[in-house]
Amino acid sequence: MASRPKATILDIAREAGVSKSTVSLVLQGSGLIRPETALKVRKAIEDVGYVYNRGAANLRKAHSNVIGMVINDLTNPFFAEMAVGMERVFQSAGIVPFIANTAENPVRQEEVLKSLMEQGVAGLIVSPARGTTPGAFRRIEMAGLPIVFTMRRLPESRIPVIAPDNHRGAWLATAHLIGKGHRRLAFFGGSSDLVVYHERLGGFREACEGLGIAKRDTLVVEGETSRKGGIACLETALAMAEPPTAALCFNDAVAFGVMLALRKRGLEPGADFAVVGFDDVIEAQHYMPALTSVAVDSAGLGERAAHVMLKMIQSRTTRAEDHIGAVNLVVRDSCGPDRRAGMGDAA
Amino acid sequence: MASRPKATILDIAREAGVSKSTVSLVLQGSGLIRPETALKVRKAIEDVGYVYNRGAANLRKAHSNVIGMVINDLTNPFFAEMAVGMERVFQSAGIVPFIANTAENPVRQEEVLKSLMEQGVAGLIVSPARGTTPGAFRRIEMAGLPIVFTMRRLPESRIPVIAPDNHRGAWLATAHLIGKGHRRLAFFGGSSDLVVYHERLGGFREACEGLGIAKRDTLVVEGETSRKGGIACLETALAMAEPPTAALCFNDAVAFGVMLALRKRGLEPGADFAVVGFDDVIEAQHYMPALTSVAVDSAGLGERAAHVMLKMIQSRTTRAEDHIGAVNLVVRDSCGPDRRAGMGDAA
DNA sequence: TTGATTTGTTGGAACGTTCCATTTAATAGC
DNA sequence: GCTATTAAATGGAACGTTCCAACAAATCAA
Repeated sequence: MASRPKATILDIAREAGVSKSTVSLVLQGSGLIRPETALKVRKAIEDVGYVYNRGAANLRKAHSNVIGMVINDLTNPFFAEMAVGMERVFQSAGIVPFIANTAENPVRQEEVLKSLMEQGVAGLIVSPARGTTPGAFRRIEMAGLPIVFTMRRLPESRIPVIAPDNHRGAWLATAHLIGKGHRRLAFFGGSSDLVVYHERLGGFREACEGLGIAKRDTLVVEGETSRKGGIACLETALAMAEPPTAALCFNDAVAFGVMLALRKRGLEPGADFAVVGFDDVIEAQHYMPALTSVAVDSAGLGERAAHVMLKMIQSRTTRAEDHIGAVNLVVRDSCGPDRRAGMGDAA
Repeated sequence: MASRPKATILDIAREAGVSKSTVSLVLQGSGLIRPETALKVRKAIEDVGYVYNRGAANLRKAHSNVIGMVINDLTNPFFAEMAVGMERVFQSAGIVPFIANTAENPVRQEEVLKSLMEQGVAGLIVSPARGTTPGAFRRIEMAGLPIVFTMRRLPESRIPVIAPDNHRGAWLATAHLIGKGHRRLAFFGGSSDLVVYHERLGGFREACEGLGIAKRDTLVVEGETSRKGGIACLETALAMAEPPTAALCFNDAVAFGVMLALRKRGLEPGADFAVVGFDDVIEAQHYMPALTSVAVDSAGLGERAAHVMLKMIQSRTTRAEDHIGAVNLVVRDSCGPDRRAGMGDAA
């Protein structure tokens, strides 16, 4: 029960009959040590049940092999996919990502960032929580710690961002709806304190304008970026005098909510009301009807972010280029049968 | 660009005109320091952009405020929910959970555990990867580090487990199917190298036996615990001479796959073939048809695990009681309309 | 043989904290 | 004015590692 005092490098040295320096060298896989000596040491390590103290080590060499990954909503499968993409590239670089969830809470985020920094991470990949204040990352920048944002950017920040082409994605989706003959369009979900929101809404607006939809035939309903939010948005929209017949949703979760609410009202998603999602999470293709959505290649973005981070660490810089990932509209069944059958506007 | 050398406690001491010990005391929120002095120190900390070095601190006091959470599949929303539950309780205890994903890969798991230990975590909550060898946690036990398993247990291990009542859950679900009049039943997905698998399969078997289903009218198909696995299971089953008419699936992902495959064959889940899932992830209620599933209260299990861990850390023990969480069958539409309408066997 | 080089190994200082024992300053009791 | 007590601040050793400079033993060149 009472765990005896932890073994240190000195205990191993004694056990193996060498000096602590030799043990240290073995631990680092130095080629300077005679193979038989190394073997002896490794055996001692095994026997004693030694565990390396990275904290102590970092005290001297000051660069760790862990990077922090701060995510605003672990529950959204989209982020889980992205995390998996990152892990792939980090693993092969011998660095270990620790994930922390902020649950969209800036205070929690502050704590988590602090903790990660204290732990001595080599870098930070962050998808900032909603309502993050502009100054929230000042400390980190001051410390010269490499940091990149994914998915979301902060209003006026010089921190590099890896994100999909939100504007274009929204434009494509909106054009698709208009091409289907819809004339009264809505944009559902999200809130204006997110830069992404403005990007997506911007694409929506531009498509409407460019393709001849009057501003007054256009409805924007802010809301939570969840199923619940989607349900609320639809209720609001259908309560209008001249309700829209189609909606571009801030993300897939909102779209699922909208479809759910439609069903509950006896309306058939696709036939009675067209809906497009954003992100194209795996579930999208499995829903009934399958959801037309803007695919953003989450795993790819994750990999990209990881690569950028690796570069920054290597070149010990804190700057990097933004990276805007290609998007593409995946047409499925949630916008009704294609009236212009065969024209196929999927990319 | 070139970040100047990190500030230490001594830099702050100089800046504030006090000794390093005083700074240390302030950092720990000791009441021994005169408020004005503390203020001066705190100001210096802010000015200099100091970041606390927890590694150095742990060198002396040897108990950190981080615990590691090792999860076998972050992509499964079930685990994300559980993680969220844990975070809730840890947050209020001032301890920070770092999550690491093993992607069901024992080698990866080994690395991740090693890394976490080296980092000096105070404890470990693990959902072991499939194929974990019995000895995988020996090192950790030797080190006297508190560890608890969630969801999965290892064959002969004395490590405490927090998990749902798999046997009973499977029994309930199977009884439900039999009650619906099904006489040829299948158990889909999962693999026999998992203890959970045997627990759930055991519940299935016991219900069949107890409720008069002959063993030869029973089909067991192992498979991946994913949508893909579910699809494969159904294909296999329908290729049999006398295929089953209902299936209990290892988890919801498998069930979703089965429903998908049914559709693809022109069969209607619920009407033509009954399916029950396990875990009751949020998606279950949103599918068409909504999936009947065994609810396990993932967030609750997460909270429970976190509490147990907290206790273990406080009482510096490495033992704890297992905890088997209550389950309950949530009846929805994936098993067809209830022929005995009104009897309602949902809990 | 001597000195130079190579191959393995080693002691000691340093890293940034905590904590104990101690000192200094302020206050109280008489 | 003196000691006793309390409050506030401090110096130094310790924690477990790395890394440099140094050393010992073996090999080589002459």
